[in-house]
Amino acid sequence: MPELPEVENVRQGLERLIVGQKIKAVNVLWSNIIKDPTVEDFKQNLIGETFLSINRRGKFLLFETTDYIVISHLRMEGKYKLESEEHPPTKHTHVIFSLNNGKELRYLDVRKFGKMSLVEKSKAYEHPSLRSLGPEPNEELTLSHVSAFLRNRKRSIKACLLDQKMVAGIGNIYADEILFASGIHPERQGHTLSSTEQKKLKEAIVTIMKKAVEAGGTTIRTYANAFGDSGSFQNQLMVYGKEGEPCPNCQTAFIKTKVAQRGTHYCPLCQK
DNA sequence: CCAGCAGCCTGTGCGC
DNA sequence: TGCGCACAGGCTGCTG
Repeated sequence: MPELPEVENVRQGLERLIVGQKIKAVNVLWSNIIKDPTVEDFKQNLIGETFLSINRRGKFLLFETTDYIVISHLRMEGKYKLESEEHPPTKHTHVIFSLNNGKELRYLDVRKFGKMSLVEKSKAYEHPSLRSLGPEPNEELTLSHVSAFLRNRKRSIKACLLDQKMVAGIGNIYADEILFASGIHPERQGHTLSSTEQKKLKEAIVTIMKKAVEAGGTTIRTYANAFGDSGSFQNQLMVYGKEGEPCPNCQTAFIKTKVAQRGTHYCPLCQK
């Protein structure tokens, strides 16, 4: 589920559910989820800490506790659920934070791709995961940043959009939607965009990401009752997953190919 | 520095 | 029904 709009949706839910709760115990059932420090330090340092706020940077969730920040990335299929401690965890549950109120904040991840790091509060933004992230796709994103990034950039514009250094939070679905809205072919080399196209692209990034957040994100494969999996932006998708369907502008069938090693949907006529 | 690709994992859907 | 393969909303680390 996780591109920025989905992560933001999860963040809002978690904020309501766990802020103010104290951590009684931490259980790690799949240690590769914990990137740093060691699993033992991760657990020990968090016991006794209280969740103060839940923030987000790009696709990363930032759980602020009394002294630390848990940096959490859901990757492809990570999810958080708040469940009662009596409710037995499934085989896809990998990290469990037991809370004072008898509930457990559980991290589930079928593919086990997700990662968590624990850092001291003052050092959070120096962490390698966050250090080189580009601007958020809102007013922070300026045209001069976009054009500086694209300058001399030989890779495809699709690869550029997926690069979190250009803009933080765009993933495969929104990259395709943004390029369709901008009328730009996904295989165009970054440096070939005219200033008009750069402007169009920047506007599309900001509007589409904003709309997707407002819609609560996109739910594609419907995993049963996954926490925060309630978005409706899938109803507003124009190209993603629409291969073979007619483009609403020109009636040409949408094409699906592979660009930057990712499934890529576009209109061969409208996107130049 | 950049681009391409394997690796990390499991599940699903398709063709045979 | 079973098998093998391709594919899936992401990132990191290695190679040339």
